[in-house]
Amino acid sequence: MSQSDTKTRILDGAEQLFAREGFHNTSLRTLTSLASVNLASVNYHFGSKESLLQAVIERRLLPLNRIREEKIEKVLSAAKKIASPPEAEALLRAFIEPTMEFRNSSPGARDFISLIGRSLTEPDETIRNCFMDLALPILQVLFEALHQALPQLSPAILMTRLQFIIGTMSHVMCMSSHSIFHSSELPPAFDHDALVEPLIKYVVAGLEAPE
Amino acid sequence: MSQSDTKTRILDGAEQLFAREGFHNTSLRTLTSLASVNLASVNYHFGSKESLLQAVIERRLLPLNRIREEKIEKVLSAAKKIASPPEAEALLRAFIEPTMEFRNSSPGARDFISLIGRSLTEPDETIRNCFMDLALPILQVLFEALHQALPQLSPAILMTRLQFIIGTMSHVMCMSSHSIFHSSELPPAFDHDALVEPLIKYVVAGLEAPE
DNA sequence: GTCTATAGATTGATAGAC
DNA sequence: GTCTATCAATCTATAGAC
Repeated sequence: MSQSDTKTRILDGAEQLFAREGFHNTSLRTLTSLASVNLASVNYHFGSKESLLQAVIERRLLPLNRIREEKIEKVLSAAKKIASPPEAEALLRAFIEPTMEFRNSSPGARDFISLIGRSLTEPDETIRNCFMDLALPILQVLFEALHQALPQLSPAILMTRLQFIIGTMSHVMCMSSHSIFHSSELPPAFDHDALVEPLIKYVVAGLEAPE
Repeated sequence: MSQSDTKTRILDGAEQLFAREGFHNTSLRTLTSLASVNLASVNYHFGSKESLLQAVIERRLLPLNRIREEKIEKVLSAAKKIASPPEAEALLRAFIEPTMEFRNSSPGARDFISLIGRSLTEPDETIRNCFMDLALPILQVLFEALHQALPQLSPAILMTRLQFIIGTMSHVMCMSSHSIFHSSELPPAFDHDALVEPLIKYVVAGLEAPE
């Protein structure tokens, strides 16, 4: 088996297990068994379990953030061309839509989205920072862009509401399979595709509420 | 040491550690050491680590849900008296405010709120259900009440938006200490008290957005 | 690069004295 | 009810043969 095969199989398996079972609840034995690689190969290729998590997140998040940033910049430059402020909805759409599209691109991507949605609330700071370090730049870009779109909002309240938006998103991203009301008598069916437009409508309304 | 003392010390310690370190990342040895009780007493009093988690959640969540339900019923009956539908904002306030007030009632309560905020995105279904089983009844009460307040919203979209609201809340509840932008140059200070009103304003606007 | 074997530490749970 | 002592299983990580 070639090196890249082994590395990829480890990354794929880790992505799945970290998302579905949690990082601390996933043992290297379970992982290497699922990935059909040798137990020792994880430490050989990645050095440690934590560095593996870092690699899992980097592999997908860097390309995703590149797409999100491109789309945001496109909205900004289009607005500049007609000398008007950008639309908040267009900016949030540029941020949210690629996430959900990416989620549907493969089963692994689905697990990945669930994993990073969960990383935000991770109590273990080391784990949380694995994700946050890579997410901060794009969030700052989004913050600046939204400030242009809604200059009437104070930076403090804009920041607060952006946090709410991230919270809403990360929750949706985690709910791969389990709706909150899954076991209740209420209408279940937590369909992510059908969720994108309602999600955008919800966060835009919350963001644009009068201060 | 009396039995109830030991039980309480275990519950307090577990609440703190499960919230701050995570359930799987908390060992019984760390817990019993922090609580200054014997290692064996956890299994003696609670049977297992998982049953302990269940007890930790029940101790606080049952009283909190009783308060939330009372406040919701009060809004409903006041509306009934004047023969008008209840206000969505009053209902969400009845749900959210007790949570945040409770959070400030003691350091343990603060950890607890962080713990249940996190439970929703817990990948381990057993753990997630420890919380969900106790949370479902009040969520159904809230759903029914919001349906009276906003009859123009279809049950499906109301349900979806209620999930968004829970997501926003649970994210706020988790952020005891760490703001998303904590390590950035942007204004930090994630003050929960100052967050209640912006949170209510945000979720009400999102909930009442035109369909 | 991949493997076996294992070190060395830690885990949840329990048996049995007091 | 509380303690010590310990079991049996698990864990991450590594050494060394191939």
